Amino acid sequence: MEQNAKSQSEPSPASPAQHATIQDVARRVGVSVSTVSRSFTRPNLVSKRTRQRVLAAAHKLDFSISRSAMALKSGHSFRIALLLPSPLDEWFNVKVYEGLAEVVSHAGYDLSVFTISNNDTRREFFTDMPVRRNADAVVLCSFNTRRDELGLLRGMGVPVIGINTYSTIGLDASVSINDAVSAQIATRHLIGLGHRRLAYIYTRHPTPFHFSADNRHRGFQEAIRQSGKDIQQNLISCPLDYDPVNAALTQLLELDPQPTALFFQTDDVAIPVMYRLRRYGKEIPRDYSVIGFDDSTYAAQIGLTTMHQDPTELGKIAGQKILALLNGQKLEHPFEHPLATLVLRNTTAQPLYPSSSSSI
Amino acid sequence: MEQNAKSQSEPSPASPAQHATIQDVARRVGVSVSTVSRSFTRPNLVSKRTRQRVLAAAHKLDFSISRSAMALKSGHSFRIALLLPSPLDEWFNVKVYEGLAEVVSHAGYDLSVFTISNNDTRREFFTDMPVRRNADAVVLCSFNTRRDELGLLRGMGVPVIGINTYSTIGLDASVSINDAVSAQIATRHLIGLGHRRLAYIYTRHPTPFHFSADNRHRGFQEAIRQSGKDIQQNLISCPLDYDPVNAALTQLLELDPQPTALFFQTDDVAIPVMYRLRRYGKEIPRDYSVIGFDDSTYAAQIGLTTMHQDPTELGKIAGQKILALLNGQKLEHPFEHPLATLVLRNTTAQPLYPSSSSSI
DNA sequence: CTGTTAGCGCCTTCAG
DNA sequence: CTGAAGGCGCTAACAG
Repeated sequence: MEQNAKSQSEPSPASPAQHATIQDVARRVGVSVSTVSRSFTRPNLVSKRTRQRVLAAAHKLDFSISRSAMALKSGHSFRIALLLPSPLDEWFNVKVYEGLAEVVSHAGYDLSVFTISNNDTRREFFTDMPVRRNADAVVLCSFNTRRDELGLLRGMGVPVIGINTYSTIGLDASVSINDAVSAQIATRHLIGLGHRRLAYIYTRHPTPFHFSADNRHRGFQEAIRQSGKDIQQNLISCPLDYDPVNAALTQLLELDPQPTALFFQTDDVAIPVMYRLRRYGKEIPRDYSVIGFDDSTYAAQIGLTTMHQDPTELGKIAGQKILALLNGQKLEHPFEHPLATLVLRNTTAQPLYPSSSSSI
Repeated sequence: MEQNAKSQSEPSPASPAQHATIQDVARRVGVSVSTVSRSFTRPNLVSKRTRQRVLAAAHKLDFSISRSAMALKSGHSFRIALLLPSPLDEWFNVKVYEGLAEVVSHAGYDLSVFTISNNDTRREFFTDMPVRRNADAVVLCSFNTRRDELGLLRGMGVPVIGINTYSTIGLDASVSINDAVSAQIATRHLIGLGHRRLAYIYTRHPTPFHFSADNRHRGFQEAIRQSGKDIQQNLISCPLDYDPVNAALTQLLELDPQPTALFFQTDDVAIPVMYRLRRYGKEIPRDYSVIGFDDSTYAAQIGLTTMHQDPTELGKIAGQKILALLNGQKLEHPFEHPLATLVLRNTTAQPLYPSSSSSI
C-alpha cells in the first residue's frame, strides 16, 4: 500500500515499517508480478537481463519473498516438528537439533521444537495436534510413542521420522544407535581387561515417554552372559530428578566387595562421580576402571574412556531422509542402526588385583 | 478412531493426506466460515453451543487453523529470529533458547535460529536478510552487531532485542548481565580471602562478532585496583579452537611464582582444568582457590564456587519484552542489567601461606 | 450472535 | 520469454 504517498513518484521504502510487496517490485521494474516471482523461484525461466533488473530493484526496495505467502500458496508449511521428551538443553537433544537444522535449513525449512515433559503436555499435544497442517514432517527423538499417538501422527499425512526410537514400526524412516550392541562392546572391553566385578550405573527417567537407553543395560548383561565367565554385576539406579550423583556415590561406596569396573549409562553421570570419588580416596583407573557412553561435553578433555556417538550426525541423517521423503523419493535404506564406537582414553586399565576367578 | 470408515455416511477423513479446511468444518456444522474462525480465535464472540459444535466437528475432521494462512492474512509471521554468534549447543545459547521459547510459544510464536559463525555467513545474512518480512522480532544474543548491520535490522521495522549485548544503542530493549560488576564481586571474594597472586584465565573467541564477556576481565582489574592492595595479576589466554584446557594448564603451571587463586572467565574451562590439575599434584582449594563464572553444567555437582547467572531467565525476560512490544506496549524499563550472584561452594579458601604483602 | 465479502502476497497454469 | 488471472485458507470489517 502506498499509503499517504507524498508527491514522490517512488514510494519511499526507507523508514516506514511497511514492506515492499512483489507488486512494488514489478511496478518499479516495469514487469509483471509473475516475472518477479519467477526471478526468485525459477531464475532460469527469466532472461538474464530482466532477472538482474528485478533483483536489483528488489534489493533496493528491501524486498524478500514472504514465507507465509509461499507457504499458503504451496500448501507446505516449511516447518519440521521435533518432538522431544526432555528439554532441548540436554546434550543429545541440542546436538540432534543442530544436525537437523543444518541440513533442512538449506532447503528452506524451519524447526519447531515441542518438548513433551509430562502427561499434561503430552495429552495437550496429541489432542490439539498443533502440528497438523503446520509441519511438513515430524521427527520423534528418543520419544516413546504409544500406538494410538503414532496413529494420530501418521494421520497427518506427513513423513514421521525417528531418532533413537525403540522400534521402527509406524515410522517412515529412522536412525537409531544400536545401544545393545554398543554396550556389549564397552562391556567386553572391561571384561577383556580382566575385570570380574562390574557395576552398571544409570539414571531412571521419571517419565514413561522418554525412550532412554535401557537397551544399554541389556547389552551389558548380554556381554557378561556371552563371556562365559563368572562375573559379579551390581546395578546402581539413580533418580534423575534428585541429585543422581550423590545417589550413585553412596550406593557405589556401600558395595562390598567393591566392583573394579564401572559402566555408566551416560557420561553426564560418570563425569561428576569421577570428580567426587577422589575425595574418598578413589583413584581412577587404579581403584575403578570407568567407561561411559556418549562422548559428551568434557569427556575428551578429562580423558574419559567412553562409547562415542554423534547425535549431530544422527540429526543430519534424519534431515537428509526427510528431504528425500519430502521430495517424493523412496529411501533405499529407511532404517539405520549405527553403532557407537569405543574411544580408549585414560579411565580404563587392568584391575590392580586380578580376580581369583580370572581365567588368565 | 474412525479410520477406514466402512459404509459411513461421513466422508472418510482418515487415510488421505488431504486436510480439511475451515470451509469443510463450516459446511459440516452448517455455519459460516467466520463462525468457525471465530470459534478458534475469539471464542467469546460465539455462542457456547455453536462453538462446541464447531470444535467437535473440527476435531472429528482433524482440522486445525493453518498458521500459514493466519500469517499471510495478519501480516505477522509468528516467528522470532534468534541471532547467535556461536552454535546453539553452547550452554548459554541453548538456555536462552529455552527461556525464550517457553515464553513466546505460548503466544503462538516460533523461534528461528540463525548462527553467524564466520564472515561468510555474516555477510550472507546481512545481505539477503532472510528474516525480512519473515520475523516479527529479532533477538541478538551475545552478538556484536556493527552499526550498519543494526541499521539493516532496524530497517525491518520490527523490534530488535538484545541479550548480553555490548551496548543498548539501537535496541528496543535488552537484558544483559553486568559482567564487569559481577566479576568485581568474584574478585573481591578472592582478595578478601587473602589472595594476593591472582590469575585470570579466559578463551579468545576466534571471531570478532562474538560479544563475549570481556567486561569480566575489566571487572577483575577494577576490583584489584580498588582494593588498594599490592596484587600480582597473571593473564592466561587460551585459543577457543584448539585445546584451550591444555593451553590453560601449561601456561598456569609455568607461572613463577605460582598464583594462589584462579578466576576462570567461564566454568567450562575451569571444570576440565581442575580435573586435570590433580594429576600434577595440585589440590583445590589447597594449592589454588578457584572461582568460575556461569554456574553451568556440573558446576554444582562438583562443588565449583562460581558466579551464577541464569540465561534461561534472560531468555524469558527478553521474551516478555518482545511480547509487550509486539503488543504495542511501551516498556517501563526497556534495558535491564542484572548481576550474577556469588555461589560459595568448595573451591575457594584462604591461601595456605598468606602473602607477605597481606595487610592482615 | 452470525453471515457475506474482500482481500493478505504469492505462484502457477494458460495464453500470448 | 513474459503477462493476466484465479485462487491457497483465513480474518476482519460490515451488515444483518
